[in-house]
Amino acid sequence: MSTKPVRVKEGVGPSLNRERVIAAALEIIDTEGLDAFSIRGLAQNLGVYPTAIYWYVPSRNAVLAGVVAEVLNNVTPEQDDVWTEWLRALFRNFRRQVRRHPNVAPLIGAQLVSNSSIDFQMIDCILAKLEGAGFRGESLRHAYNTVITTMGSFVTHELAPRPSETAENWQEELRATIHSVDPDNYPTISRHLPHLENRAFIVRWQNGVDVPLDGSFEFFIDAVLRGLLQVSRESEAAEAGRAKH
Amino acid sequence: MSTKPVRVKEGVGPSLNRERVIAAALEIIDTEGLDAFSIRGLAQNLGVYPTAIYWYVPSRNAVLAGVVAEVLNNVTPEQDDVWTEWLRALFRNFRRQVRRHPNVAPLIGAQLVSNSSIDFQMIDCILAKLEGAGFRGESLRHAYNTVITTMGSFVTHELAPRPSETAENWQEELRATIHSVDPDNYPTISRHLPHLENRAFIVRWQNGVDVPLDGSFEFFIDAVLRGLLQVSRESEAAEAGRAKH
DNA sequence: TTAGCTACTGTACACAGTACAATAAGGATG
DNA sequence: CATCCTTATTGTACTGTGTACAGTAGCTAA
Repeated sequence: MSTKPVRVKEGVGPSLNRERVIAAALEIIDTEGLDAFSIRGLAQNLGVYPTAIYWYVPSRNAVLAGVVAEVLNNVTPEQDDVWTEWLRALFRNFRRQVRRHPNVAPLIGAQLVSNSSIDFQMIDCILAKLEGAGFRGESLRHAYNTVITTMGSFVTHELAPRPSETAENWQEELRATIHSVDPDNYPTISRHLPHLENRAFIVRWQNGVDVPLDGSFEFFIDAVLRGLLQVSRESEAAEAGRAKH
Repeated sequence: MSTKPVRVKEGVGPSLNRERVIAAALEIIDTEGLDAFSIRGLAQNLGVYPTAIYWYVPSRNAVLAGVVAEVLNNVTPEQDDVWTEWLRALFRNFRRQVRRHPNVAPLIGAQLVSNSSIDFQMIDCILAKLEGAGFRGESLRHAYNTVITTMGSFVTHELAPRPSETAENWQEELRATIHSVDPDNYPTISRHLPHLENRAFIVRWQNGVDVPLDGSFEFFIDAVLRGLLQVSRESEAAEAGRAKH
């Protein structure tokens, strides 16, 4: 580098900050893909030496964790609905946010233990709703874990990345493999193949960016919510039964 | 390297093959973790130059895809149960297999589009069971996608990795963060914290290797299966209703 | 004036994936 | 029995990566 970008900005303060770093990282991931992300490339986009990044963020992983947190804010619904509908809105919000940044999807499953900036607001709301639905003690914990899993799972699968960047011939290969299913060995698949191909997990050659699975998503969260509702009603009935005696 | 291991084995054939490569990769990932996996380390474990790997497997990603396929074989239940119980067995088998190799968990979500060795056997069985349950057309596709998501989701979250290798101080930090929740801002969390801490997603500092979430897993798959059963019964009732007129 | 802090620049290192060339061994073919 | 082809590997080399560490310019406060 011949130019010396020392204190480039108009003298007011630092040219970098954590926000700008995370934002630039997200932009790279959005436009060039997750595999294309690197500290060096990020630094170049920011007009800065690579190691300057480390002044604000301790490691590459921390940058990615920050990106995930950025993508997943504002998913908690505000309206005070029935608990099932509130959860449905939560699931939809989560999916909407991830679909805006599909390339971060692979990170989400990996970060759900470790996210350092925990959204306590969201957790508290979920728990409050579930408590209002009648879940107590162990059941509350199980229901909560069910909600978190449901929230994160579908869209992670839906947007799971195609394996390579030079994916053109690979897509064609996979498509050929799927179409060459033997009707004798796999009668059910081949019978339903026209309705399934490229719109069902595993049996597809594009991901949710090209082929959104809206219908299946709604079906999935509806199934979970029906299950939760049924369990909650049964435990209420059992409660009422005990109260009678 | 001073020794020349040319054609080391007793003259019968090649010293390497795809199976041995994948098996060695899985062993490294099991014992040293996913981050510690590299082509070079793999080659060293096999007593071979790194580029020899590429004779059998085209890329690093292909090795990982092979590992995932290896872990996920034999999950299709054999007994001919009621469809809901068959699916329950499927979900349990899948989780059991992944729990045997917890370090591959992060790969599973990412590979579920792209797995080149598709298990058509499993897919055919799932579709047959769902068809037997009365799902047809779009509903069949939605139910299938629901099953695949359910199968892969919980255990992926349960075994999501702690962020760093030197995780000792990090665990303590996260634990402290969780315990310092403000009861005024987040009353529901702090009220239930004793029942939740380290056993609920996000609000934990260890993952499913140290703290299995068996109960929540069973609750989750039960909720999904209840939902599916309810939907299937409703569509059957609608069918019967139409038949009457 | 100067000491110290902030926010970088600049260097360096170990390690990664993998393209590519060389080569040794065995089998097939003349 | 010499030659060539294929297989399976060794060996080299290149580019790119995360990040430790040392240096330094400018600002702030004493």
